[in-house]
Amino acid sequence: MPELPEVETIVRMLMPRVGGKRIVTAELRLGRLLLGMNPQNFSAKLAGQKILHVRRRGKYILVELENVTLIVHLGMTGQLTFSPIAPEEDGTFIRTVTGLQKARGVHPVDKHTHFILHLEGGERILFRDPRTFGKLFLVDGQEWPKHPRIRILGEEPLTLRIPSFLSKHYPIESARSIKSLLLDQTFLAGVGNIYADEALFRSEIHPAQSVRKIPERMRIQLLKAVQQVLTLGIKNSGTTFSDYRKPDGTKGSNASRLKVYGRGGQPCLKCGATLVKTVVAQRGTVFCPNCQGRKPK
DNA sequence: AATTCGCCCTGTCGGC
DNA sequence: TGCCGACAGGGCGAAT
Repeated sequence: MPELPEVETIVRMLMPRVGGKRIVTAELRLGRLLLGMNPQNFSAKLAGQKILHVRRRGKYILVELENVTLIVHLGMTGQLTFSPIAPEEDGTFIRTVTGLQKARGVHPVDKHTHFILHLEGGERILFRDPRTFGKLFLVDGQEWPKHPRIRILGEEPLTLRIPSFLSKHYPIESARSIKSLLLDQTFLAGVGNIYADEALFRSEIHPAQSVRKIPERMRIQLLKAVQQVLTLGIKNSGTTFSDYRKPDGTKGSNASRLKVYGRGGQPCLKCGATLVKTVVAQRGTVFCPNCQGRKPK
């Protein structure tokens, strides 16, 4: 599922490729992905607009245009990819300088391709999302920080200053689980299930541990661990488990670096104990019962 | 007021 | 082989 590192990777690859280019037409093929306006108005507002910047806020992709900002959330299975230029595409194969090659990971327009930005020069940006949990919406001008979905977001984990963040934002009295707090986008924006489990493992905190029972020293360790796992994820251009792809259609390489996510029943890489798969905060959760003891030290 | 629950959705997988 | 239920889960609105 696309979390901060995956979205950051997409934004970093998208910007140099499409920045400065103009949208010719916007083709919305599945209207229910669009929030807050009808598809006709949506396409009309996008047509003719030049792409000024592509940014990230939490797990949202912000495409800043001349008069509006297009906001994309990839949900569970969303992909944002460059498409081969139309005449060179024949579905399964793409034409390259060396001839026809199988289009590995690059999907042609198919039944899961719900939104297409046609750019000047024939290039396209394809939004593909099999489970359709993704969302599209538009905000006037540069007003995107005021949109309700964006306004409620908490701090960016990679730029926060840990001591002041902890003193100002940590809900020190709360009895909720630490994992549910990490997943709470109004606390930290961009952490999802994969990186929450990884950060908890790295800081040796049980995912069900109550927020109020974690001493300050451990809270600092946890936030540092969050930053470390996110940074590593970006360095490896994201975690591909099933659907996530970079804009060029290739997979991120971070999955092989994960210590716990997806490894339930396998040995802990620190101590050899069998990793436990359970449910915490309504999410599948993997942790080491030995390394991540419930009692804070 | 804080937290949890149910729902949206479809591809994949295990069991029979 | 094929059917069917379980599962994956981000985020929102309803329920507790």
